[in-house]
Amino acid sequence: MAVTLAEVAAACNVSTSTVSRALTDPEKVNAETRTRIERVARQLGYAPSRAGRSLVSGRTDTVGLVVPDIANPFFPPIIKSVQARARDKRYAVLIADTDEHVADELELARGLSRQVDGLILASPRTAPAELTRLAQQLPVVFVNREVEGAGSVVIDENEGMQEAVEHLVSLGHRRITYLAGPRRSWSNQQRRDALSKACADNDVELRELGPFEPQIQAGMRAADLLQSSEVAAAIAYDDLIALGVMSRLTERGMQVGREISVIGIDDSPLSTVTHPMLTSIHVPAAELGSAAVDLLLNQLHDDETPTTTVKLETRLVIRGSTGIPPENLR
Amino acid sequence: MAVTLAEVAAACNVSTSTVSRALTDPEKVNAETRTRIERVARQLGYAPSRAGRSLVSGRTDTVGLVVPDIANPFFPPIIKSVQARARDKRYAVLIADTDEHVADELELARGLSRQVDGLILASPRTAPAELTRLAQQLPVVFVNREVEGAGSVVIDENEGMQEAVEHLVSLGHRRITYLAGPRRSWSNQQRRDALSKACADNDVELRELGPFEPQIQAGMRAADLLQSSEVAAAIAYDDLIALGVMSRLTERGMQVGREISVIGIDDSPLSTVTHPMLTSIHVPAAELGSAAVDLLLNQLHDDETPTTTVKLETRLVIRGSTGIPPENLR
DNA sequence: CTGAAAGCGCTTACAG
DNA sequence: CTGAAAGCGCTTACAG
Repeated sequence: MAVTLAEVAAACNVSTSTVSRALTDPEKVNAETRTRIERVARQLGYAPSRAGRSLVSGRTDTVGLVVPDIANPFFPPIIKSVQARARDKRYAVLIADTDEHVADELELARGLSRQVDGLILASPRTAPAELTRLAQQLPVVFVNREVEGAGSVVIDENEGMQEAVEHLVSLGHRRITYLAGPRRSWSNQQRRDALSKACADNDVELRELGPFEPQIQAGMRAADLLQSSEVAAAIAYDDLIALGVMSRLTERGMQVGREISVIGIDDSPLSTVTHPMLTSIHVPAAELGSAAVDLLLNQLHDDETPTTTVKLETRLVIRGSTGIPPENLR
Repeated sequence: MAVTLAEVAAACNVSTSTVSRALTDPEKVNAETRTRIERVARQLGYAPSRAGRSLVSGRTDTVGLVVPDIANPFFPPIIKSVQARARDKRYAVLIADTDEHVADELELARGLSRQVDGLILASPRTAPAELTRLAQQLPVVFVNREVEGAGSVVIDENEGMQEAVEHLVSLGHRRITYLAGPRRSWSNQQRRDALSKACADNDVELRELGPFEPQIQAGMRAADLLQSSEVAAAIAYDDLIALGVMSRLTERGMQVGREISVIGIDDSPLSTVTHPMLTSIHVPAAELGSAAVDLLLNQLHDDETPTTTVKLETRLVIRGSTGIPPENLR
């Protein structure tokens, strides 16, 4: 077994109380004693038992993170920044992946809730009332979704959408198809609303196809639907769908960026792998994660439930997948 | 606070011992009492405190997983399968991402070691002696690396490499360039050796460029080096490098699959996003993860340190990025 | 089959 | 500034 407080105490000829204090609240201990204890503790390789500490403190120093799909490139940067920030603050991170199964989301969150001080749910799809109830049971912060009675960190897609529509309009497009994300996705609604507004402002006709799951395969399906329509510009719910569209269209001999323009959302690293590269609305994923941790830790330490919503800006990153539409489709 | 054993006991008019037994070792309790306790526990929403249980059992029911880079699409499937298998066995998973910083690897592993029963290290780059020492301190299973004195799950790249080289030879290639991975990477050595052997067997000339980090950007750098060489076939250390190569070559106007053939390793979902799609050596990522969990849990329960090495097969998946070389480069 | 008691490793009032 | 004692929530021999 590992070295215990008692062993350190014995080696120092002091009580466990003193060792405990020396290590957690150094002020309260005589400087000499403290140095001696610190030295011995180091020599023995002492590390406090999480279980012991947790039992008395009631805290776990761990936060839980629930994501829909680690394999979706949108989430790794968020996970990374959550971990980095949590680590800075001496918290461990327990991760659960729902594999896009909405039904498991709440169950996984509840499962984690026994072992963590607070929870971060990224892009949850569970019904709002359930989320509000969850947030009443323990500190929870939502990423990519606003929930009544809980803190959240969301994206303001308006700016990016406005830029995207203006960009297409400046190229000569007058019609845009939205390739919708999952029906019950909160951010799908946000994105659709933002796009809808931007189109109205710019006098652009908006159509819609979908819903599509945020996966490359679904994008390929979208491509075929898109090709049989009369629209030369598409904005997809996310990069994966956009990439699937591009891949499939290219395979079918179309020139993306010339015959058809495609815009994604997320600006994931993948946007630069394809040829042409994908024009995409940039989402500050890393900030999403660290802001969520900050919000959660505030809540843990202040012991109140702030319903703050942090909003992060988006902007368009123009690459090769958008261009002037063919004559007949202007 | 949450409901405790004592509260359940009080509500049932029995001792905490009995409640504890009823819930963990039902055989030992009178059937009627047990049912009553179970019902009350459920009504009260009782869930055992991990800390309390952990303190007496000495176990945490948690395993740690250290990966070099969650954002590398090779790892998410492994993480997912580790989580799924661990969850089946009632273990939680604590994840740490080293961000490709070799120096942090051991530190993160040691940090986790206080809070877990065992550790899985995926594609570690730390020196062998250190890894062996770590494995002496707690149960550890290595993925993608063989370590003396510890269990590991690795890939046998021979089969896939052999197929890859034969495939290129059958198309008419006589020269292949290996785009090497990180210098100290164990699997880079394995892959190079397998390729080297396959080339010798097939009388193919082997060249090498690199090392390259497993990232798309590095692949773009590789592309430029490759283009100025006289070789029409490249096998990359992984898909990311291969994708970077393709992206950059396409951008520079070359026809991948005709003027130059590119093969990746991992067969990640990205292989199908590009055009042409990437020919790649398939690695059974999901099995890598679940086999690692199985090995680790065996070790935890048997309390011995098996040095078993599980080897998983690879095979070539042919797509559009490989083809007949130009006349002058056969 | 059940209960009282000890103990896992720690922290924290309470005395001194 | 330091120590003895109680207690966090649980499990597990030990009696009965």
